[in-house]
Amino acid sequence: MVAAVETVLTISEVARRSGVASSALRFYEERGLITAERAGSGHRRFPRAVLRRIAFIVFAQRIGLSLDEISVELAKLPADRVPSRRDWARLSGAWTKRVDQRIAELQRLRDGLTACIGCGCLSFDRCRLSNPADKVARRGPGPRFWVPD
Amino acid sequence: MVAAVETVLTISEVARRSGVASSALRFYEERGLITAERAGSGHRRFPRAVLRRIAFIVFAQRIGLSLDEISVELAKLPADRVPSRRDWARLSGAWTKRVDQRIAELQRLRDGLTACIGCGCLSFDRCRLSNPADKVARRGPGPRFWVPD
DNA sequence: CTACAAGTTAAAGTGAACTTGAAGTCAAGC
DNA sequence: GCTTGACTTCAAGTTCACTTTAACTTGTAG
Repeated sequence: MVAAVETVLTISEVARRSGVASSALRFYEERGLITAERAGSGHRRFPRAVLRRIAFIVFAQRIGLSLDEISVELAKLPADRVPSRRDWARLSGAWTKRVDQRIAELQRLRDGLTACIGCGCLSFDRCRLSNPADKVARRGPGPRFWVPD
Repeated sequence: MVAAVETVLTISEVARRSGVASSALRFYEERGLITAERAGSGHRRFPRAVLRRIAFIVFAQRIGLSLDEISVELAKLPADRVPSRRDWARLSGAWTKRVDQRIAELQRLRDGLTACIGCGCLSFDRCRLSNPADKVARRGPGPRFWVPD
C-alpha cells in the first residue's frame, strides 16, 4: 500500500485524492475521459496528471456540462503536456458565456419570483414569468438536464 | 372538437396552451400534481385553473426543483382558490434563497474560470477552484441533479 | 500458507422525468 | 357501415451518470 515509486497511483489513491469513487473512475476510463496504464497484474496505474484531468471533469460538471460535452472539451486540451494559458483561454471563453447565460436566466426567474408576490397570478395568458422566451424543448425521453438557449 | 362550454379543457387543449405534452400531463395527474374530472367517455376534462398549476410546475422546474419537491410546494397552496399574496410570499422566500445560492455558486465558478486563465493549474492540491467547500455528495446511483447546500 | 484487503470484468440496477407502443374505446363525418 | 382521429390504460423503453453485484484474481500481513 505504501507507494515506493511516487510516479503512479492506484485507483483507490486517485479516488481518495480526487473525491471521485473508484467505480466512477472506471466508468470514466471506459468512456475515454481518462486513461491508465496497467500493472502486470491487470491493475490500473494512473499517472499523476490524471488528477488534473479529473479536476477538470468535476469542475465542468458543476458548471453544467454533460460527460459527452466534457469529452469534446478534453479533446481540445493537450493530453501530453500541462495546459497553457492559451489552451485554457480557448475553453474558458465559451464556458464563461454559458455560465453567464444561466446566471442571467436564474436572475430573471428570481426577479419574477419577487415580482409575482405583488401580482400573484402566474397565468400563461397574462404573466410573462411563466411565458419565457426560452423553451426547454428537448424532445425524447430521459430527464431534462440544463439545456441553455 | 369545438368546445361548446368553455369551462373545461381537453387534454390536447391543455397541452397546446401550456406547451406541456399530453403524456406529461397524464404523468402529472398520476403523480397527483394535477387533477381532472372525467367525461362519461372516460376522457379527461381539466378545469381552467389547471393551467395556473402547470405554469407553477414549469416555473419551479426551471428554478431547479424536482417533481417531488414541487408536490410538497403545491400542497401548501390552496387547491380551491387563487393563491393570495400571503400564500405566494411563503413560498417565494425559500425559493429566492435557493436561487440566490445557485447564482452565487455559478458566479464563484465563473470567477474561478477567468482567474484560472492566469494560473492554468486546476490541481486538487494547489487550486482552490477545484477544491470547493461544497461537495456534490449525493450517494447512490442515478445522475447528479442540482443539489444546493 | 492462509487470510483478507484490494483489484479486475461484465452485466444489471437505479432514479428522475418522461415518452413510446400496444391494444382498445368512443364520437363524428362520409 | 366504416374510417378517422382523439382519447383511454398499462407496460415497457429512454437518457444520464453512475453504482451495485457477482464471480474471480492479486498482493500483502501474519
